[in-house]
Amino acid sequence: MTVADVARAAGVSKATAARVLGGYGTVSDRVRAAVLSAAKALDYRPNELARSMTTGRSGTIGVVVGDIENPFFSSAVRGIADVARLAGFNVILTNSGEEIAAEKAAVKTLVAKRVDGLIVSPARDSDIEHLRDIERSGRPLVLLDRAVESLRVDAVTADDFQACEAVTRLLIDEGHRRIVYLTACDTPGHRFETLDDLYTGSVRARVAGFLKAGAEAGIEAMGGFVKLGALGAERTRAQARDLFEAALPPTAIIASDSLIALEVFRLARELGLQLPRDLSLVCFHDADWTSVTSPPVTVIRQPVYRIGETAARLLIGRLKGEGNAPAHVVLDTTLIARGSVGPAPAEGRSGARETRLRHPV
Amino acid sequence: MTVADVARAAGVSKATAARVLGGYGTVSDRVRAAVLSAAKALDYRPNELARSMTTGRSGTIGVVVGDIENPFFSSAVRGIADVARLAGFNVILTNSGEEIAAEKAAVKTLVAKRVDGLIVSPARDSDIEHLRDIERSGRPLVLLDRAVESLRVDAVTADDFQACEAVTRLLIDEGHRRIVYLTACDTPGHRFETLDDLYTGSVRARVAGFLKAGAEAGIEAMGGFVKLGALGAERTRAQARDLFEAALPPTAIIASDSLIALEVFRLARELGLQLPRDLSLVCFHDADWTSVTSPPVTVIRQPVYRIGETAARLLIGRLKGEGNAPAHVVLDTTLIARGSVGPAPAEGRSGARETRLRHPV
DNA sequence: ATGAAAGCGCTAACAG
DNA sequence: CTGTTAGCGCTTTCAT
Repeated sequence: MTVADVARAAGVSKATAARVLGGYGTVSDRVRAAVLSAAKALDYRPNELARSMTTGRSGTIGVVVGDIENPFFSSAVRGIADVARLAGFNVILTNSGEEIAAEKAAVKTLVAKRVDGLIVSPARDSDIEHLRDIERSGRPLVLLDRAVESLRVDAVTADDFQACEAVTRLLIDEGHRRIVYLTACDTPGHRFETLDDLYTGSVRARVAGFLKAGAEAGIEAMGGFVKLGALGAERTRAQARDLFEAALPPTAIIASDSLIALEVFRLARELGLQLPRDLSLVCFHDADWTSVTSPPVTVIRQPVYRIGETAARLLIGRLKGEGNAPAHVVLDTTLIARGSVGPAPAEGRSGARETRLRHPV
Repeated sequence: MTVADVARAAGVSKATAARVLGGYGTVSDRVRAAVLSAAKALDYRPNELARSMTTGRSGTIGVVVGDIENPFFSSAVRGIADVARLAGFNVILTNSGEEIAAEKAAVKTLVAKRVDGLIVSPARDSDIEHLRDIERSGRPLVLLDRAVESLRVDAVTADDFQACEAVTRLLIDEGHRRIVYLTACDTPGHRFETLDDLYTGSVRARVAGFLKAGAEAGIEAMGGFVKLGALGAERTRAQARDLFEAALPPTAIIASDSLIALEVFRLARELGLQLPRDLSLVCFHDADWTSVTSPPVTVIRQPVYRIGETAARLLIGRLKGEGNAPAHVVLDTTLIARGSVGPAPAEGRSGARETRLRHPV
């Protein structure tokens, strides 16, 4: 059933029927009623595709996240979805799996589908031609959780630098000297050399804070404690195992997300390590489970739902024609001290530690 | 840049350019090369909207889930998204928040956007006219996790009846007599009367199993132990508190999802209840955190990623023209015994229990 | 306030 | 193999 059918049934022109059905222009009440009842009788359903074709607007925003299964993104997406719905927009969600090729493909089809704007958490900020393409296509883009300095677009992130600097300092104050920052981010050589190797903005900011706190405390070679490649449970577990089995294992670990923290927690327990006696653990993202473990896990709470909300609001603002300069919104984090952080174990107990490691419970 | 522009630049007709750009029909290699290079030079980008308009296919499947933030759905959505991507489909994801009005609106816009097919987890199977509308629109529909008997469409669920019957029996065998099934599902009167009051298929199946196991063990008034309305952390907590503070508190709780189990676990701990000594807990869905608590939580593992995968596969099969009769695929569950289930406490210790409750740690 | 006609960018016959 | 011609269903001037 098309506008033409309804028009015919109502005895008016196609244009008039379209005005009623599309809710634009002006129509007399009598005609409106006639068209509406004809539409109902014929079970008319508008074709948004045709509408979008002519108007150029689709009422849809495209979202590309790294991993829908990561509660961090679930929560952010929920924030986006809620704001979008209230503003009358739909959301096309795509998952890049943190793979740049998938991200590029997703952006391409989203633009081809003529979404009105995009929200993307870029998998790597070294490879952003496809993001520039979005700009070129004239659509607004908002970066989610990961800023890319070389892109003049809106971005919403947490204050990663400050958060990580503060938590690192906290650990240092507790006497820790071997503090590991463990992230899914990776480099070609699988080891951390310089900040520029880190290809996601959030992690780079955090590691910068991590290094700064270390430097200020006079800890040498802090960079050697940045561990990479903890992507997926398997690899995270392998990384954690390497850490625990090292000659000088870390006394504290900062997990870059809750999935990593979960694996670290799990393995630590399997190996019989007691938190926080043998190991202090801090987790970026206040995932729900972190409050029910024993001990509960100290976390850096990021306002992740609000990050999503804000990104969506910014995007929709632009869609409605707000022409402000691109803004990088930085939201504050909160350190929630729970119990997985304690003083560093005295050196010399490492012998006993070794024993425990060899006879896991 | 449109096909016409490219055609002009390449010195061919619009149709020929379209054939190259759209990848259909036959073109000579020489012409193809010319068109392609013209397209590249002009930075041509196809308009999927226009394409969909004429072909009637959008290459998109619409998904409506109850709550993206629920790890159950995140995982299922991931399964859907992965299969869809491999088959060259996009996914428009919408969140109903378990509200029927939002679900209806979502379905309407999805159909208006001419998605090729839909995957829906219906919020309530008493209200399904909008789902019938999908059928009427000629698009295939697959039900996710919640079957609706009166709808002749594909559905993919776990074997909820069997799973819940088995776990209830297990608890009964452990000596439990006051076993609560706690769900987000609700009725107008907020109390369970009959199976027909339960408006989601999965919960109804589970409660049926629950009742059957109870009846077989000769437990009276098993229906009185079905507790409703645990939707969201707040209300779940309130429900759990009521349960714990009752004159005869349950000795075992079956949580209908991991969000509910989390709140129950949290509150039980706050009240100083020891699992499984004072309370046995079983959770539907093997959420990641259930394995790291103390004790870890016994769960019914549903193959949730596969539920999503299977739903997507079924849908795409229909899209490719497979015309089998509608199938209800039922996937097996696994009981993962972890440690939160133990023998029922001996009656008479309830006095001590009361004391503990009044002086929570 | 209403109608006629053009056109969005593409695909799909149909010729040649 | 290539070009011509019609639309898809809607919105949008421009008249009336």
